Amino acid sequence: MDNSEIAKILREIAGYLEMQEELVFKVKAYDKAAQTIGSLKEPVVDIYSRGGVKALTEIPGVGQGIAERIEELLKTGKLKYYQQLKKKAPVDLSELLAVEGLGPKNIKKLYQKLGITNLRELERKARKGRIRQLEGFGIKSEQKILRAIEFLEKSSGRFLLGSIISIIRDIEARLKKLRFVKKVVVAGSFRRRKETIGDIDWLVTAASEKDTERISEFFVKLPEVKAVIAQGPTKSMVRLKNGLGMDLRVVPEESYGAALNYFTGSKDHNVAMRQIAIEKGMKLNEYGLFRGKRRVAGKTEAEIYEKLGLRYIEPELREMTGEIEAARENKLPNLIGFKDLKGDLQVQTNWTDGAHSIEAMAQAAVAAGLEYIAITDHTKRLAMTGGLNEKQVLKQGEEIDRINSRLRQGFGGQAKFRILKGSECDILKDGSMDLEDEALAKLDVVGGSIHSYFNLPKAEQTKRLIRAMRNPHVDIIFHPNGRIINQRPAYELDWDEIIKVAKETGTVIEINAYPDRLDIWDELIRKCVTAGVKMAIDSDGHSQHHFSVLEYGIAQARRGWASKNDIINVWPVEKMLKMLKNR
DNA sequence: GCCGTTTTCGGCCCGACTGTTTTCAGTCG
Repeated sequence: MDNSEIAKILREIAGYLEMQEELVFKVKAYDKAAQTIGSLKEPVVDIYSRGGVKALTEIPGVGQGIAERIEELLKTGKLKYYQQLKKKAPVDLSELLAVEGLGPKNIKKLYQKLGITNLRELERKARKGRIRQLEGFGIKSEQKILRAIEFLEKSSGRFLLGSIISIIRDIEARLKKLRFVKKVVVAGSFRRRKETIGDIDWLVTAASEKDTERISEFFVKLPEVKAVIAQGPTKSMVRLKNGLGMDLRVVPEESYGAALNYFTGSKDHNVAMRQIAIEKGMKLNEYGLFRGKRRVAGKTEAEIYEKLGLRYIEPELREMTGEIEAARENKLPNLIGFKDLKGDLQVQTNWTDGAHSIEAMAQAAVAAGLEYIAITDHTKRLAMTGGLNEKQVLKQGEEIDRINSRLRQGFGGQAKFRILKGSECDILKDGSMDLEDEALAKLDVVGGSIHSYFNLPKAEQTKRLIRAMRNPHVDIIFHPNGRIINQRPAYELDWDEIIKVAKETGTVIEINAYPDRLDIWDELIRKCVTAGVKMAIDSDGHSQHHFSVLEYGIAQARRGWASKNDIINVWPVEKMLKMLKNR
């Protein structure tokens, strides 16, 4: 049982308890424990086997009670308490809670009055107009439910890159250890680093021909596998317990590059490649590039591109958005690399809704190889997070000064790492800022964020954001579109207008690296690159572990054709600050 | 149910929006 399964059950318990009008704080306790475990790096199984229940209680938000629940889960794979709760209201909570705007209370009502237990029934009853008849519901809420379901269905079946990357790397490590396996790689949309992944395409080469079946055998017997859909000597397909589908192909060494190219896609990119091959009197397939019967390339991707007269195209660019022409004309961008970031300009701490102190976040950032971070806690309008007012922001600044001077002493007077004073300041409905200008003026980095009124008409929303951009104290617009992948669509904005103003005001646009945000996304990044609008890649980290998400932001930047020159936090801190000042 | 301490129990982030109401429950962040 992995962390995400445990987290899911705890979250459902919280939901069931809330349906039963249990004490709010009990519900919150389960919810919090679910959240912590969901973002925990170390497997709970390992923690438990290391120190039993006592070790579990050291996880923040996990006390004696929940630790024992987890123990039961780990030992028996089941949890009586959970089953009893579920019996009282046998609804598919995870599924129904995923419907935006639907919470435990209404789910309970829908179950009791209409017998709705899952998404399908919810949709059917909504279409029949049954929900609007219920007390507390109306036509609008019925339509809202239908819209939410429609959105869910459109985005279902795909996994967030960030939610599966650890399991994939783990499996990769196990495959690589096998002595009868030579090369292991994940192709497909995973390699192109799409935001969401439909399934995983494994490509391996065998140490010798007689080993291919042993590889498939190992693959279908991975402990994560729930069902084997197909199994053969060169191709196998499985579905994992978490619903993720995985294909495995064992390919000959001499075809490795061709197969990698073929299975990495995108499909349109492949079609264009094959077209070029034909024009040059050759043929390209997953086994190689052929002239007649003679294989002229296939062992590596690089030689295939070369033989086709193209520069090598990075996987992130293979979306058929001009990369072939650029490769032919030697005009491909020099993409930002995965180790190029020097700073992180959006970091939350326990002054608001972050998990750790300023100093702890700084330490984690140092460990992640960064040279600076900006502390950007929420502001007062976001009351739920304990958002800071002007006075508190300034007080936090004094604290940052103290820590910085301690850090300098620690490094023998040399400031190797620096904490910047910042804010994630709410943009109010009219585009004014949640904090007074005098307070904002005292900060190094001000990010503006929209957290309310998502449904304004496009023109009004655009005007609102632009007003914030025109505030001379606002340096960056954080997660500009407000979307949550698979959950909530972006609000409506006129991006041509925004980019125009960003260019004029020098406002930086954020690429929020959080796996379910990735906001802005590839297409908009590309527009910013073209227009010369600068961007920042931020973790939006709420805990010490979150600096690892920067990787997804960098991948997104690469998908948007961004080079180092487009991203301000690849620069050393002084240069970056100077750029913000002089913009 | 967790946490921190005052070691036995009280406090635990809260303000705004939506859609339904006619004064508010549910949801969100």
